[in-house]
Amino acid sequence: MPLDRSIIARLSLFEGLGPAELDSILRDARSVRFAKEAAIFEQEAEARSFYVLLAGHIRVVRTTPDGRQVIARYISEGEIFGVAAALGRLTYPATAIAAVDCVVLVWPNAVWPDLSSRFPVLTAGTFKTVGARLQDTQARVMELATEQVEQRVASALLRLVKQTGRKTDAGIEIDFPISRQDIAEMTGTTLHTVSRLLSAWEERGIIVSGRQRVTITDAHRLVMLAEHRDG
Amino acid sequence: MPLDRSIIARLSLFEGLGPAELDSILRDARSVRFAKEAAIFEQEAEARSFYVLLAGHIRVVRTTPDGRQVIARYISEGEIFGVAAALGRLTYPATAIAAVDCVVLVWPNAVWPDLSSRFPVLTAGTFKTVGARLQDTQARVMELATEQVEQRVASALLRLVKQTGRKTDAGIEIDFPISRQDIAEMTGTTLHTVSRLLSAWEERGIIVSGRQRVTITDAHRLVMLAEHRDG
DNA sequence: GCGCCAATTTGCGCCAGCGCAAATCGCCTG
DNA sequence: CAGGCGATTTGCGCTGGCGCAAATTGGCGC
Repeated sequence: MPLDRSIIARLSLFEGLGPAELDSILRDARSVRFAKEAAIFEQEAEARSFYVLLAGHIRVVRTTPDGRQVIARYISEGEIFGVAAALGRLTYPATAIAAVDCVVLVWPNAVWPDLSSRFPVLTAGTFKTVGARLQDTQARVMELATEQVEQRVASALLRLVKQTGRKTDAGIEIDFPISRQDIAEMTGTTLHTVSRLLSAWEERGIIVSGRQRVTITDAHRLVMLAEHRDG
Repeated sequence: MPLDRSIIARLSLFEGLGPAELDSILRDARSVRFAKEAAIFEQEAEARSFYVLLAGHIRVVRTTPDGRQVIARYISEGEIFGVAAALGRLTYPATAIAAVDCVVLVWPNAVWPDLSSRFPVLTAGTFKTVGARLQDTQARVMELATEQVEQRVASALLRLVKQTGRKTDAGIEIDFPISRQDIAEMTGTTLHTVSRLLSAWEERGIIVSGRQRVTITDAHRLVMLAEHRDG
């Protein structure tokens, strides 16, 4: 049963492609479901496929030789990921884990050169995605190098709500389960420090939070915290 | 006076291209010389060109809104850089400064789509470079997030000697002037701490250093320092 | 060869944030 | 609805490394 082109037609990565072209691209793909906390691919494993996330949220984690983990980024719907091979790598540099139940499209790497040359839009879009990632990553280096923990955590939350925020009556909620530990691994600190910060912010009415859940109620003040050292 | 193809024939970026193709690529380029400490392009400036470094070393620096600087990377001979436009950006994300007198090739951005489609090797090579950079940058995030200052400085020195090391009778020397401040801006610390570390290492015979100059005399012990917390 | 200036070194005090440990809390399961 | 477990909170003490400031050094221009 072939995949319906409607599932990718709306994605910016495939913008400007006609129905026949979309079908042609989909012919090489298959759709796969991953349960929450399942690994889509693992760090160091041979890169055999690249992916597009259709539904869900994915956590990309790198582990150091001594077992410490750092969250490289979260992937949202519509994004292409796992493009290691296109970047000239033989293995995945990180592990991708479904933060919630997910649906992804999978292409075997072998079709990349062909797809890439037949659809320059796709190449350009992938360049753009990778470029944006390089940007983000460098911005994080800047943050880690120059900012205090409080600023970094505030920025991380703001980035998350911007990327995946869902309006609720209390404010904007991060749309998937995220623990203090996760936030610590995004910002280079410990879950203890994150917990203390979130508690203090909750006290001041900037956020409300619970188990694996954070809602920003006063984004403006959080921005102040992220930028300055007041709030 | 047209540029001679021999100046780029040896670069891996242009590997596999024939004489006519090299000439064709060079037709759009011009060669420019930059004096030490001159800026090749500036952060936030409109991205009009992309570059290949023919001779010298370039320091890529990002400045925060409040004026703090972080060295994103050093560019070595043969590398393509300033590819902001190919990545879908309108401005340069950082400032590029000649660490020593440099010679670069410059292409106007306008020719990229054409070159890229005519020479897939070039596209792939650029992908590869950008991918490697993304790798490096993420490795730095890991370091900043999980390692102590001593490890980070040791790793930075090792990366520099690997990239640009020049053998001397005392050991391997970093091939361009680099200050304590520069090292601090690469590792997210202060020149004071870097100075203290280098002094201690010199005491222990691991390096010798002077004004804007560092030579590794015992790389093995530096690797130990970078990995562990002994040495 | 002298003087100037930037780069480097080093001492000292302080504090943000980590490590450790213990207590709670919420959810999910049986 | 009790039990169990992982997530979270919070107290406490310690320290790596920063900020400040002053002294010293090495090289370069004149």
